[in-house]
Amino acid sequence: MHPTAEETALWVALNLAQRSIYGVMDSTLKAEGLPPLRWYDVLWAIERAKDGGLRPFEMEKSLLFEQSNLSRLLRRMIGEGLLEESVFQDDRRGKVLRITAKGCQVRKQMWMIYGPLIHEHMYGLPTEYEPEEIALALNSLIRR
Amino acid sequence: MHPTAEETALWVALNLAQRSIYGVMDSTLKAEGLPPLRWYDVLWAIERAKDGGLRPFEMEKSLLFEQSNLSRLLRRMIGEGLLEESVFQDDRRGKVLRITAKGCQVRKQMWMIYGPLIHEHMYGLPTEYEPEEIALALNSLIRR
DNA sequence: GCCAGATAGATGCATATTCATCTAACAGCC
DNA sequence: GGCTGTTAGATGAATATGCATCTATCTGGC
Repeated sequence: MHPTAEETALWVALNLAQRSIYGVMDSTLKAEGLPPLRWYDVLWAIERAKDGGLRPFEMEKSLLFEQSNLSRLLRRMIGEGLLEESVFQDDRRGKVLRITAKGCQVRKQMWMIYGPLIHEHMYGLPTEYEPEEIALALNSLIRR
Repeated sequence: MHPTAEETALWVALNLAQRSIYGVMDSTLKAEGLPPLRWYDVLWAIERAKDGGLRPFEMEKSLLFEQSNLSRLLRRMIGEGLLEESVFQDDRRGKVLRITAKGCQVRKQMWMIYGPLIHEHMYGLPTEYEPEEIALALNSLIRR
């Protein structure tokens, strides 16, 4: 069944909003000499996992990474000294990732830029909408 | 100024929704042996422009393409016989793009898949929200 | 134990993307 | 006309991505 004009407009708006804002944020970070936005997702996911560490395949799902893509990104990040990996002893195919002190520091530096950018781009909704509601609405679209 | 939890949640939801839905759509098209989603944007923009044609730099802005990226994408699409280009006579640096019969046909084939996917993914909002409102809210975020 | 899947992650190769730079054409000024 | 700066688009080289395939390990059935 074909979409209504309103559904199509929503899809177009969703794409334009995400793409344009993401683009601005990513280039601002780059201009500050910091790593791309996607690195932040990884650092933050692993930092929140604390000492338990995090396994690549878990991140793959929650952050929507292509497997091979994540595999290589992690290698780069380990190479930069932001992460460290160890063998997961209960299943020796697996790896466990932990963030290093340098990784924490870089994440904080990124947040100094990234945080304000989120506020800047997310605050100006028309007064009749709460960010929370729009987030709920968007999340309701994720599932099928 | 740092973001509130709600602003951050909105930004995360915006990314997850766009990325996950886009991913599903793009791979469905591929599975049907059709070109990627981004080709649709180009075909549709040019088809709507009719005989007047469209210039690359105009598309660059409205569809948020990287200049070099669009340049090469257009070359591929011309190579596939979906578009044709001619020199823009009023400014001979420029090009004018027009869609071919084959291009129209491919766009229609893509729409047979793409249209229903938009409906499928955009219809199930909680009843208190209209797609139109959410689109307005998202569009209001685009500007800064 | 042994075999047939399944799963975690790595990798080769083709393709796409980015960045910086280049060329050609234009526009304004003297 | 000649010069300077700007803009449209192309391109080389480095990097990233996607896809298919590979290896190693695990799991379950027998």
